[in-house]
Amino acid sequence: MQTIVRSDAYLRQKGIKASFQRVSIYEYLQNTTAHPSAAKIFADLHPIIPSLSRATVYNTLNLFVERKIAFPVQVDGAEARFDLCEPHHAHFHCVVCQTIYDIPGEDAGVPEALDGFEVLEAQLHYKGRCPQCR
Amino acid sequence: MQTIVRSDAYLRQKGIKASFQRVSIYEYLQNTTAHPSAAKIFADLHPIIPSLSRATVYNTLNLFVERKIAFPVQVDGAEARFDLCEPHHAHFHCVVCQTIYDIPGEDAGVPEALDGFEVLEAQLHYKGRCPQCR
DNA sequence: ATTCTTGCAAATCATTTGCACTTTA
DNA sequence: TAAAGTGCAAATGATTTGCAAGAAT
Repeated sequence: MQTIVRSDAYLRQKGIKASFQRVSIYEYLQNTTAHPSAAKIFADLHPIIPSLSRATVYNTLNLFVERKIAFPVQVDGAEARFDLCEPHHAHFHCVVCQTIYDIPGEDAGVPEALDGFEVLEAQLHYKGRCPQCR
Repeated sequence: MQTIVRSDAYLRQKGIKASFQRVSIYEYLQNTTAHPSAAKIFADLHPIIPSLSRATVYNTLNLFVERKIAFPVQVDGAEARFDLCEPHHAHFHCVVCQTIYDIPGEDAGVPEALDGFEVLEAQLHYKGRCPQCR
């Protein structure tokens, strides 16, 4: 299957051994816009890969974050939710339905020199109610 | 003591009963720029108020957040850290020393209409290395 | 007196870890 | 086959909860 081969190659190119579990998690992230939590990823993938363990989901996500393949979106005191790294965009978190939207127009626009500070990342995070929940 | 009276009145005006614990935590937050975690607040206040319990620190912080007196700053997968609500400003999180700086110039600039979305809050969060840690 | 707050200990939830087993390159 | 990844279960850490006792109005 082409997709598998491609994800496979992509991970390998990032210096990551492309296990079935890792490829599955990577493709799961590719095919959703829901910014799923580790628990959600596990819940959805476990029926398909019955041997999958929570620890592997966490290990894999941590690895992806470390290698800049994915990054965590922190919402309040809740569990981390994950997004593939893509061109800078802001996030909108609906406090009613808990959906996290990508806001592609708004750019967190990384570093204007903050005089003395070395800026590695910038995140712009909105919170409010989405069109469905107003 | 004047300060006590003032914090007292401020909390009451926000509809909060001004217990000794709450006033202490409020003033602790007023007198620091360190964006302390609940654990840090407890560690620093416990020697002064030996009866203070962790639960009260958490209860109080949650109450402050609910009443918009304080808000949590989420850093990676770590514990929440707290800041008094003040005119919008960005945060800079040093990944080396874990200090969180207020960046008053940079404004998360709340809501330009996001077409259909009702924006209640906007946060701008930088990550990198601070002048001491570069 | 009634109502709200506190403190303690136990509970919960997300995440991590240790270790024996399995898979990948 | 060597090196790295996986799964399980137990451990950890942050935060919450239930409840009895204490303080404020």
